[in-house]
Amino acid sequence: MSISITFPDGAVKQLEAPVTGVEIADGISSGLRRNAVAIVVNGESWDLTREITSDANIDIITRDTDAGLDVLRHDAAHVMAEAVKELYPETQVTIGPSIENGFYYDFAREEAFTPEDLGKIETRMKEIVKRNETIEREVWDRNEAIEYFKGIGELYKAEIISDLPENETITVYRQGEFLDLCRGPHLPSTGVLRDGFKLTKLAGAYWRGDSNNAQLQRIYGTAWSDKKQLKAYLKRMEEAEKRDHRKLGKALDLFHIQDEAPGSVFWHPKGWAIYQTVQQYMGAKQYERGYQEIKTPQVVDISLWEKSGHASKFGDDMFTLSADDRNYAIKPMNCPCHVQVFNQGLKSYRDLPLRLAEFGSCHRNEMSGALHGIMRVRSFVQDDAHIFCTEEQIQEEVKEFIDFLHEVYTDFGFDQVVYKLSTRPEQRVGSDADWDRAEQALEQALNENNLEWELQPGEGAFYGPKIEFSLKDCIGRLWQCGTVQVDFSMPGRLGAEYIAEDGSKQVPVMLHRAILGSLERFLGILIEQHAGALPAWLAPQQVMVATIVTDANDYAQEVANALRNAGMRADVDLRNEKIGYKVREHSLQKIPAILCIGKREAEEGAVAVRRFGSKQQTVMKLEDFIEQFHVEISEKQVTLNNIES
RNA sequence: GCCUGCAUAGCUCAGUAGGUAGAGCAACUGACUUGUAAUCAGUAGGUCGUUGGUUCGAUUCCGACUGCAGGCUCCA
Repeated sequence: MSISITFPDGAVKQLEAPVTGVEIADGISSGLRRNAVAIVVNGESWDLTREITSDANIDIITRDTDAGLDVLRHDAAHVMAEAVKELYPETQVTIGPSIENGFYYDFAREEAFTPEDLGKIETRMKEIVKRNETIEREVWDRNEAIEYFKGIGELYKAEIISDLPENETITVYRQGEFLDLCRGPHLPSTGVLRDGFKLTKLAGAYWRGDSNNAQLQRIYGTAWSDKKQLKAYLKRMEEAEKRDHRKLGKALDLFHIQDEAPGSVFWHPKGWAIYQTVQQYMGAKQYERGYQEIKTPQVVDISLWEKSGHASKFGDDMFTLSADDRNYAIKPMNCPCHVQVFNQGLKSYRDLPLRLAEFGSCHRNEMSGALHGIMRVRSFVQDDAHIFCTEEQIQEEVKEFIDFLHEVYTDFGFDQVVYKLSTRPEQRVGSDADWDRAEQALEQALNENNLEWELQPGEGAFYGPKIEFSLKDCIGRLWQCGTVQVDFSMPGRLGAEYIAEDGSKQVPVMLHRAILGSLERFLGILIEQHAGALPAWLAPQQVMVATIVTDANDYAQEVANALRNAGMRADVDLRNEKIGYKVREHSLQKIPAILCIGKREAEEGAVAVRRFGSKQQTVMKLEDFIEQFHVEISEKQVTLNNIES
């Protein structure tokens, strides 16, 4: 019987049924056959070897596409599981998906895998690839599958099958002696995986992501279409790790963290200079946008946290202390304090929206395992603000806020932001009608700003929905920085009210919002984004004046003074060292501009300018440099092309 | 908090199959007055994270603790 196969370009071919993806690919070119890993049949991903028996729209997936890599990575996970079962038969397999850049598989085994085991497993994986075992798809009866996996001691697999919806087709993939429950698609044989993979790390992971469950051993790997791609990836990671804010923080003498204060930062002069520049910038921007800055107490009686609901929900993560028979908590957040400020005096609807901002120092006793450099700490400062408004004002305020956030991120050189909308969780306060309106307001604000966003159902806070704005660190991990959250709960709990137009008392809506999130985290990301070479406006040392001979000392000092009088952060290096030595040192410190001063410059009132990232120097009048550099600073010019990563 | 790993000089790291440790850079001293990514010579610097145990002897082996790293969970 002949069937019509429609290709992505619309071309139609009549083929004898049944026909497989392999045969179709082969019919087009041998190259396509070599690079094919799966086939999309009527929108569904299929194995290349699965028989197509009726008319179909098809699209062949090749190994170098995202979809193709996904298949390869998923297969790599299966090959790893096969290798582990061969080497350590007592191990139970659970799940093994493909992920960004690679794959993992979670195993249950009494004995812990060692880093040396990874090498053994990888070697065995290569053998399995070499064996080129055929991978076959089999459709099983549900109960038969459960019994089979129970029978071979794979209790986790049996549990997965039991939990699958009744109508789901149970497919099992067989490669050599190894069988695994899987939806597919998979490669025709293990040989197609080739050698572009590597096992990277061992980790613990809870069964089904629940910390009450057993902890499994997860092995991570990375997989690519070929060895060359793999090497390129490993090289990229190696380069990226050089920008790690913890390394740069030490190398550039910005901050340190020590045992006695885990999760708290000791800021050094240069790091603090950046910190203050950022904070002052934010303060000025907030003022422009109608925020009023306040400051609230650090240590507050526990009763306020009980009223706000934080003590019962987050009590374990709060630092508490007692004095004079009273119990206090070091504030873990600023919101309840801001409500106290709102509550002073009688508020009118005419006062709304009221925007109260604070660079609020907060302390949270985060779990030790959660700490990470200066990105996740126990002591941090939020660029926090709370907007007290009416429900009708929510959408406009949120829209306005998103615009504000973009302006700030652009100034700092960030153009890639990940947006997530988190909606109502199971446990929540407020009526469904309230939630409907709030979620809609956030969604519309996102859409009106033409943003691509991701929905996180059930991830909202108990008091209201929120939008999260995340930035990426140097190795691609996402860190939430900005946020805007609607709160139906706290104003009421803490007695916030305003007099409405009709004279009645009303409870305002409260929007929690932050753009940087925490100054600490934001600086960490900022350092990584620029690989430590901050744009001139943010650089802790903007200009270094370096002398070539001691005869030029007086003039060099004059130059430095002139720069400082022009509001620039300038230092002078009069040390008795060769200019090459000084240039090297200050270049390693990534100072944006080095001004070299020798006899010639001193005589001519000039400076020899060497910009970071350039090997050339330009001699110009001091006034000209000051004018030019001033423009660069005031315009917050970002020169990402200067990064040597 | 959980799993795995790590902790040696200011920094980056080597080392000891158990006999109290070494390099480069930095620091200090001296010489060199220098033209754009390391001038030369010398000096000094460590209870080998803390704490128990095994041992004649522990930085090395074992345990506990603390911290860090990568994950997991959490993130008001």
